[in-house]
Amino acid sequence: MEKSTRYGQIQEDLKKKIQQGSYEVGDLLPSENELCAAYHVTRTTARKALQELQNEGYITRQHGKGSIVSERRNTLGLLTVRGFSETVGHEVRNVMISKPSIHDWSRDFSFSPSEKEVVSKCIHFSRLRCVGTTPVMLEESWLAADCVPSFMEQEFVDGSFFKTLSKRYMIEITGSEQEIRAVRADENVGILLHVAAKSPVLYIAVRYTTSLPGYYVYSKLYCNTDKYPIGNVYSSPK
Amino acid sequence: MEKSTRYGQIQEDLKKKIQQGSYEVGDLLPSENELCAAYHVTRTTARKALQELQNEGYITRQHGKGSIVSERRNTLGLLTVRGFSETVGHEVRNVMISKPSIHDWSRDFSFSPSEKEVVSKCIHFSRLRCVGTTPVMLEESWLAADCVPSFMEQEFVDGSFFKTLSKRYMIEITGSEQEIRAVRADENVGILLHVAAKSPVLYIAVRYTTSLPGYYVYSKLYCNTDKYPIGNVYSSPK
DNA sequence: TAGTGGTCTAGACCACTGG
DNA sequence: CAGTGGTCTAGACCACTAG
Repeated sequence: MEKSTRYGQIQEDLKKKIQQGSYEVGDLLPSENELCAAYHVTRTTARKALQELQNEGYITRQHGKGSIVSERRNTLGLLTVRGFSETVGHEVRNVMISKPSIHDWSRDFSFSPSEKEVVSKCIHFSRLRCVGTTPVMLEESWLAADCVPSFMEQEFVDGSFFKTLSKRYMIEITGSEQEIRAVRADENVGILLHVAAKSPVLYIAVRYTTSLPGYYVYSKLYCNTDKYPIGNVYSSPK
Repeated sequence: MEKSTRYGQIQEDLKKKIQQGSYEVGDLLPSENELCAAYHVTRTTARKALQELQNEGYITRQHGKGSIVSERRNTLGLLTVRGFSETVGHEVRNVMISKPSIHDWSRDFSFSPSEKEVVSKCIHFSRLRCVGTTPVMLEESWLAADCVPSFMEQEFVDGSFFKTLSKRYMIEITGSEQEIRAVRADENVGILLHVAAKSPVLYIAVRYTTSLPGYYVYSKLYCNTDKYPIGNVYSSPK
């Protein structure tokens, strides 16, 4: 199963070492320059290998630090969900279901808030995303209150939450992790999404990473996939 | 919303033109060299812009041809499902439920077979993927029979379908498109996945593109996400 | 401050596509 | 065949991280 490209060989080498346990979760892989020396390639090639490993979810990379071996969650396969706003070709409307309000972190969630976050209260809000007049997605979001002062006193910038984080608080979304399940709609979700209670809906738990270390945004998405499935067009060089 | 990088600006420029209809579905975007000249950048930079557009699903790229504007399906968001075999940290077993056999293309499917394919019969088989003793995924696959002679007379190479395509027929999987839904398990699926009939399961329709133009592999996946959700760890530079 | 990853230049050779 | 995207070299400057 030798890859025919140099970067492919480096990629497979590193992957094997991760799988065999030569690198533990949290460890740093060799830096780009070290890989250049070890494999006698230029940075472009070493870099490409690391980027592919990142795309496959084996590592995350951090500017100024290095390539960090990722935790492998209890999940099947790998996939990527991008922002709802990246969807094109649809008329999307957002309806605020419950305005931002302060709560405690009472969480039955796939991801645990970090130590930094639990000392703060959290802000919660939920929105309904509609294509035309059809509700397609209910999104609940949580974030720690301490990094976003007077969040609740102001409207969102252009109605966009992410744009608000960026423009008003200089917080950028840098990535995400998610878990997807098929679940039964509870009564509330069913009413909002216009489906019968207990019918199947797609559930996505997301943790967005931000430009602030240790600061995350959490979301739960419930999707009615009858009319609009979650989908993509993607092709990856193998 | 100006991007601070050159490739980001080019990327946004092209995206806007696609969204505004300056390029129709199927059109070719400017080639890498043309972008180099137009924006006074090197190929590395022009290339990066096109690669990001590809990752976002706006275009597909074809060696020797160019960057082709993608059809925007009736889907929400964008996501990527990678091969089941890329999952790590699990003991995966595959059980052949129905061995490869010849059929007509009778299709109630998200993707239509291409003209090349309908003139041929198709091969169908289905497999159950288990983690330990827990069935987690039922996979049905279809492919045109004419490109894989004596497919049914031989066992899979290492038990792997993709490896068989690669080693025996020199056909490589180059990418995929998919649609995800939450549906009710029918009786058969329920029995195989050890869930009650009509309980929610994740349904994924996949079309794999191959190194043979116009030749695809189609799959339907049914996943029991109770114990093992579909998930990932991903971070994209924004 | 030294080392890291992020971006970018200016070339090169190759395999693939289409006319 | 000319043009395309895929890979790769050998440099450069920058912003970020951590000691």
